[in-house]
Amino acid sequence: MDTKQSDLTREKILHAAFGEIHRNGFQAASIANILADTGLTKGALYHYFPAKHALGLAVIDEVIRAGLEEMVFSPLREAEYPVEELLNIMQCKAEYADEDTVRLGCPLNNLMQEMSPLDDVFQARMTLILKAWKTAIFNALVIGQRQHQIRPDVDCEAAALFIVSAWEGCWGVAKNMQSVHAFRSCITQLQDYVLSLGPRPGLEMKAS
Amino acid sequence: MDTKQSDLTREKILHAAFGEIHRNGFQAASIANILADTGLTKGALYHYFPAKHALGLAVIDEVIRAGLEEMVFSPLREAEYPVEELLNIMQCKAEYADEDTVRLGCPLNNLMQEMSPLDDVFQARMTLILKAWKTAIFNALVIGQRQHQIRPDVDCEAAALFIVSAWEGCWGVAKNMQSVHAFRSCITQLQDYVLSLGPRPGLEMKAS
DNA sequence: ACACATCCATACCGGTTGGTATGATTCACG
DNA sequence: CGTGAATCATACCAACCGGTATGGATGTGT
Repeated sequence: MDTKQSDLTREKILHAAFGEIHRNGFQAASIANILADTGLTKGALYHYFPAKHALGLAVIDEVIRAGLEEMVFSPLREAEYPVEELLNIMQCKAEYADEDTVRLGCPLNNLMQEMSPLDDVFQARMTLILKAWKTAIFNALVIGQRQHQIRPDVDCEAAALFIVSAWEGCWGVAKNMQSVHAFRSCITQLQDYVLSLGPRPGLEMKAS
Repeated sequence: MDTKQSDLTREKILHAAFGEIHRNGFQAASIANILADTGLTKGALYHYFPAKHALGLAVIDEVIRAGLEEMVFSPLREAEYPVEELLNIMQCKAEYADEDTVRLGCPLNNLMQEMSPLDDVFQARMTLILKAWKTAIFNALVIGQRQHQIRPDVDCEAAALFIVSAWEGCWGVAKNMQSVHAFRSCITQLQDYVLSLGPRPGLEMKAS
């Protein structure tokens, strides 16, 4: 009960910090706003986090990374036909995206663009996530090759990195244009790109 | 001589502001730093720009937009074979990119990710650039269709937007990974995507 | 040569920022 | 029951921010 209570307030701070950072970016994220959202005060926050910097890192690791792990990496790892799962994940994101989602953009992408040239620790931490992402897609593509859904001559390494890039890019332009339509259009094109890695144009994908 | 001198200091402020914003983002861009770079003082800056906000807009219009116009839009508009020109522009950017270029990322993309959800005027101004960009590529693709370099069934509207998205996405991940190699790899994949819009896989592109 | 506008430097201001020092309250444990 | 550690609130601070008011210097038109 004791540790539960303390962990709960820590989580509350973490969650509010994530929201503030998602809305305003890390540098513009106001400690005061985070505390106002939680109803707590500075004493609480600086009890759990030594500085704003550490709070940011905790958000990256325990919110962003964890969320991505659950929503993308894990499903890709455990899927029987991971290429289809990849397309499926894109489809889900495209369908469930609403005005606010698009307006705020991808939390990881936002932080990367803002912080990577300014702070090496942030940069390293986020690059780790990026590489995990790329690896997850890479594995999916390689398995896809074994299942004859991806052509053998495809450079899965480069393709995986490009898919991550394009994925973040789709978020980026949709965010600026504030258009869910643009987002879905872009995701569809990205799906088409993945399909273009398959054998002879326009055939279905079912397994061996 | 008079107007020349005043315009010169205005340009100097504009250039320094662009640099500061490119490095730190708009919100974190310090007026003091901009002035330190130019050797001027606040009196000068606030003589030419009523507020930081207006300075930011001027940077977007007179530096970013103008630069893009000269380096991308105009060449695409005037090229005889615009699809090849598009591939060529990508190639140039990939080859000339160095550590610093990649580290700081695309100025427009940086600003979009930071400011579009925070300021409607910024957002509108940048969306205009984005649409001009998309239109430039769209026209290139349509002409490419007429020249049998792009398949007739390709949705040029969607493809153009996707190319812009992926382009910015390549900048984004390369920026975070701080890797010119990753950037070039992504651009190559993007070029392959454009080529995949052409007739029957892997054939050359020369005209009719 | 006088008046006036342009151009820019200096000094200053209110507000916000992240961070800290201190103290009150509560809880775990002997 | 009491003692020390964990948990959080309050008050405060120096630094920095964008912005303004004022004034001096320079040139320009008449």
